[in-house]
Amino acid sequence: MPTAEDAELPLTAWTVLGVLSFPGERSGYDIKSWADRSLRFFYWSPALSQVYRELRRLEELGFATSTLAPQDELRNKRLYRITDAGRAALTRWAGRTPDSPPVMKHGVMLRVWLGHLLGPDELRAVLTDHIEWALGMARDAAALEASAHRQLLWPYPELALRWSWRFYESEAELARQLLSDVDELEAARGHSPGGSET
Amino acid sequence: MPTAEDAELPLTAWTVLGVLSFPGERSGYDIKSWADRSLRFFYWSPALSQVYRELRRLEELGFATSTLAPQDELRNKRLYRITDAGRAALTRWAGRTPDSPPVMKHGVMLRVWLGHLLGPDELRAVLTDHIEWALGMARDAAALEASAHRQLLWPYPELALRWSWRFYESEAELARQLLSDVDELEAARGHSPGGSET
DNA sequence: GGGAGCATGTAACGGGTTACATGATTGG
DNA sequence: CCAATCATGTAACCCGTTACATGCTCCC
Repeated sequence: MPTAEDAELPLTAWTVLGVLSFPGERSGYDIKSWADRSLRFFYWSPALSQVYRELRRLEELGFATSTLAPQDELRNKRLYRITDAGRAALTRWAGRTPDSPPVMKHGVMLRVWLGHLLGPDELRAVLTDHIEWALGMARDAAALEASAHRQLLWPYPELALRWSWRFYESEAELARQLLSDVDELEAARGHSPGGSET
Repeated sequence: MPTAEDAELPLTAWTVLGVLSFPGERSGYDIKSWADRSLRFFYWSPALSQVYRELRRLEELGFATSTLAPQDELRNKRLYRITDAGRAALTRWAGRTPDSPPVMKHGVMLRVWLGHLLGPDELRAVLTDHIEWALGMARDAAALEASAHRQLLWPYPELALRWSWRFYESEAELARQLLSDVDELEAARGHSPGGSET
């Protein structure tokens, strides 16, 4: 029997359990859809196979239970729900200040950092693409927040979405500032120092 | 013989090769120190054992060469340097727009999203801790940029550091906004709508 | 008829971590 | 004398992904 009482679990496990903490029963597939729809803005969405694995583990730990819901003769759908022990453990986890900081792997900044290898135009292209992407994410998050708001759904997930669109807008703004830093650098480097306009 | 010509490599491999793209020779230990010092602001710093593994792979691919520098009878130090092929591959990689977006695993936002489990004070504590942390990161990045600037070191890494402190300041600002969103939510929820002060 | 969505699961693999093992040098 | 830093590397393990396997229903 696996150890109960405050196991050390990867963030993904808490994420899956977190989805289950909202009222109702869900299949693994449902959970993955949820994550893809709204969680992905601030948490890397795990692969479906990983979701299934975490669900099995949560059940072993007694943090969730599942029931088999036969829909046809052949098909089975396993529906999970959180247990009291699961909710208690999740609540304790959520109340703890994160032990590890947000994980970042920023491919764009890695490229900027390697700017000495690129021509200024290539670097600018990477940055403008990134701005496009960030603005698209901001729009998606804003649209989702708006629809959540209209439906008066869960208030905290809505706050998280509001944070998300602000985050991606600010990501775009930071990239714009970087772009102008790059321009300045190139200007200072190209012709003798003294030019002040773009 | 491993496949040359534009291998698909994890970001970490390009990161390690990236460190080698700056003039000079370096040991695995050196590379890890570099990453911990400055790269960590925008790229999750890999474990030392992983750095060594990537170095071996880069050498197999012909992207780096190493020489053994005996310092004493017993101790050996392996110094790596980038090859022309490695520089060419890295340059091609850097010029490509990232295929995958920045990876984010934001434990704090996960907790906000689960706000229904927490009392408002616990949630606020998580957020204020996060603000502290972000401001600390901003300070560290700014200090590093200042020292890099004084020494007139590499301009692009300096730009990356400038981006970094702006990023962490903006992370703090976003958390402050969230904090006031939480206050508003609690106010609307606690006593009948109409109260406006804290 | 075919593709998209619903639904679950296994197998193989790779990425990455921690713990372990070893040992020298430098500075408080 | 002890801790920190320099220095390299192995082994065990876990996290997580992709590819594979299967099959239904709904809609175009």
